[in-house]
Amino acid sequence: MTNPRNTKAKQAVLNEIANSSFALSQPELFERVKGTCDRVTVYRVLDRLVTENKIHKIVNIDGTINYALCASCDDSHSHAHDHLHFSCVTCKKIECLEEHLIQVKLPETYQIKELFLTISGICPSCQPL
Amino acid sequence: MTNPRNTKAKQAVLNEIANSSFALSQPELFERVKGTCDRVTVYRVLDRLVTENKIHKIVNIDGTINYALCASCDDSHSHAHDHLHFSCVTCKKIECLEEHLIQVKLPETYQIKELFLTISGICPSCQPL
DNA sequence: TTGCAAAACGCAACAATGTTGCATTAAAAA
DNA sequence: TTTTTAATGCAACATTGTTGCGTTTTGCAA
Ligand SMILES: [Mn+2]
Ligand SMILES: [Mn+2]
Ligand SMILES: [Zn+2]
Ligand SMILES: [Zn+2]
Repeated sequence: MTNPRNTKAKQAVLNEIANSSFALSQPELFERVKGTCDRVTVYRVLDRLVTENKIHKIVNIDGTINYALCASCDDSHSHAHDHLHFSCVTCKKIECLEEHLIQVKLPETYQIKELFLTISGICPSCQPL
Repeated sequence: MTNPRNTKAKQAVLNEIANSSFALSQPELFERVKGTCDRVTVYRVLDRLVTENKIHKIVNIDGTINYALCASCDDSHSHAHDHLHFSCVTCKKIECLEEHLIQVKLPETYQIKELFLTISGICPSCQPL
């Protein structure tokens, strides 16, 4: 990969991710950009955006992969994903809680690379009165 | 569902999970019990074992679902999964670290149900000397 | 031990999600 | 504008998971 190009498909997908308050899956994204590009292109665009540190993957508690903007890692020098995710059992939406960091201690025999913490529960919007 | 039955397929699958030091996926389990039962049966057995609190699901960082014994929740009265999982980037194995619990604080507007924490990195067995 | 109800199974068919190869198109540099 | 090649479309395939239905097997009771 030399110079990444700014294509219509890439713009459309990134735009949907940027304007969403929660993380979106490939099927959801394809539905939203339908007509703009092919199904396969969405997969390839997502891979590229992840490589370029524009977005990051979030695996939900059921195994579905969702994508969200990299908010705190626009500056390409520090790219850490030690924040927390919240997955609502009611509306099924998953969101980044960037302000909540995680700290874990393990024995020296483990070499830690990345943390994935997702909390399932009921989000503020879905709270019963 | 009234009385669960103890079938050959169920025994075989549970046996593989019990004797493994790391969590296994449906494809891995089917490979190991091949000849004993059908592919679909493995799915159904796994669902039943989860319902019966014999095993629990672990979603790996790539979205694949793995299954491990419920060690600390044999006693059916308390069934909490607030422990931590370690996923090795080298050998791809995922294991439960039952002794490491997680504590998180969130605003009152969030109602927490369950925690899913997976750490990716290099496990003790895969450490370069 | 035998008979019975239904839990569990096998198999085929289908659905969803993700991947690959290759000819064609289009972005951006020259 | 021309040229290079990154990116796309499309078809074909692979993997993972689901559903329906007729058949088998388990556990219980007679
Ligand atoms: Mn995030
Ligand atoms: Mn576990
Ligand atoms: Zn919600
Ligand atoms: Zn390892």
